[in-house]
Amino acid sequence: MEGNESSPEAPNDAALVKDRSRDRAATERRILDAAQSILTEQGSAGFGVNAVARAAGVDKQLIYRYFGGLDGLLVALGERLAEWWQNKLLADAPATPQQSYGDLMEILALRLVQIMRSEPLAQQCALWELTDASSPVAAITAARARALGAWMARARGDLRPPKGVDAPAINALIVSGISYFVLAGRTSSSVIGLETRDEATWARIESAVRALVKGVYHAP
Amino acid sequence: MEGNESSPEAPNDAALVKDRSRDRAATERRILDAAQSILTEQGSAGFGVNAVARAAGVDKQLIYRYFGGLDGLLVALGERLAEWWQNKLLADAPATPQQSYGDLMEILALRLVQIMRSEPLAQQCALWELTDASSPVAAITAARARALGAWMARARGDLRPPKGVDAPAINALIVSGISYFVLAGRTSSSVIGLETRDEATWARIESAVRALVKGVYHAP
DNA sequence: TCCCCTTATCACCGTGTGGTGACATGCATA
DNA sequence: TATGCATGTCACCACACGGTGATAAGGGGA
Repeated sequence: MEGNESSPEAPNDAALVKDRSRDRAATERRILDAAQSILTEQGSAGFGVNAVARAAGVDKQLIYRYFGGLDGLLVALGERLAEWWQNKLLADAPATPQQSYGDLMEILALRLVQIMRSEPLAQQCALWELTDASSPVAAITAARARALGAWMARARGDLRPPKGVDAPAINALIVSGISYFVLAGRTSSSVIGLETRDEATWARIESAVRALVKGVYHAP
Repeated sequence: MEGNESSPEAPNDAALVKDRSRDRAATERRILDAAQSILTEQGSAGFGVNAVARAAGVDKQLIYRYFGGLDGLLVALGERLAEWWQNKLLADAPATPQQSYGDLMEILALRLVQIMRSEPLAQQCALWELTDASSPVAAITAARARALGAWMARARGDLRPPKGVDAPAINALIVSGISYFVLAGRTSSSVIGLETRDEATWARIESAVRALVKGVYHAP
């Protein structure tokens, strides 16, 4: 899987390669990389000290020394993921300011569909929010929520939803709907009667998102 | 937790109580009960041969003998859960036929909110759909999907959605949104900025569901 | 009565896990 | 050069898991 070692030394003699790099910062980075990679590829199940250490090519003792165990590693990973979300969301600027709140929400919702579909890490974060309530994980989901909120707030500018419309609740439901549908599509090929493998289904979903947003925000 | 034993024998002498009841059907029922109970209370994590056997007060060997291992147990549990969904959904008759497709979907959606909120087992089934792709679990989620579809179909009668509206996709998104929000509320007290512990939030969610349904189905 | 089949229990194996203590080794400083 | 500390490595523990083979105990039919 990993294949290339960090340095091209020839360990033919075996048992002679030790103290790999003696660079704590680099080692911590390797551990975090491995943790993120495992989370991305295998999800929260299979996430453990042994697995991370193995993937990082590092003794698990270092995880305890440098992060204070799994919980500490999760906290550190949380900060890293918060940053990741920032880059994913804020960087993706809404650019052209929209005409109305409804137009904007339509664009953001469709953008969210794209992100959720294309980013396994985003999917895993959403899943974690549902499955795990432990505080380190909670910190991660909180970071995600903050990034998401900042993204929407920044895009919104001074646009305001129509009077009498509970935008936060409605947006929460729309975001939830997109998240669930994407997540369900990962495992089952058929979700509530729709074929998630079929690209046409996703076109229908995008249209449905548009219809929902238009329906609530472009009310007569 | 369970408290009452199946028979009120007094095991004061210990090590003398053996061959508890010698009733295969009852034992199988106890195992299935325990499996369902564990699933309900602890979720798919912690679901294993040892845990089920322990909860059932039965040797795990019997799980292998009677169900052929965990997979077989899951299959049997799937049939039981399918039946459970039938009772939950079909029994809850929509009773009074509705005026329009939109009215009906509004009622069904709100009903789904109630069911999802009040039934831990329903929550776990939805979660399983997201986390596990193994075939026995897939069978369970398929059973759920079938029950849900039958429920909607039966309630629908001969009502039809307005022309030009992709009802399946829209309904899938709404069901997804409700599911995700309820699931997220189980673990985090704050979901996308809404306080799930606060009953007022749920009133807002119900209003939002109504607004969404009305928006798409009661188009001008 | 004896026998056999079903039901239930126990003891055990290999493996993986989270977690810890003791040891080796390199680098910088005194 | 010699000491101390940070970094990396190894061996080990207790435990829980999934899974299996052998063995006891009741019950019904001959």
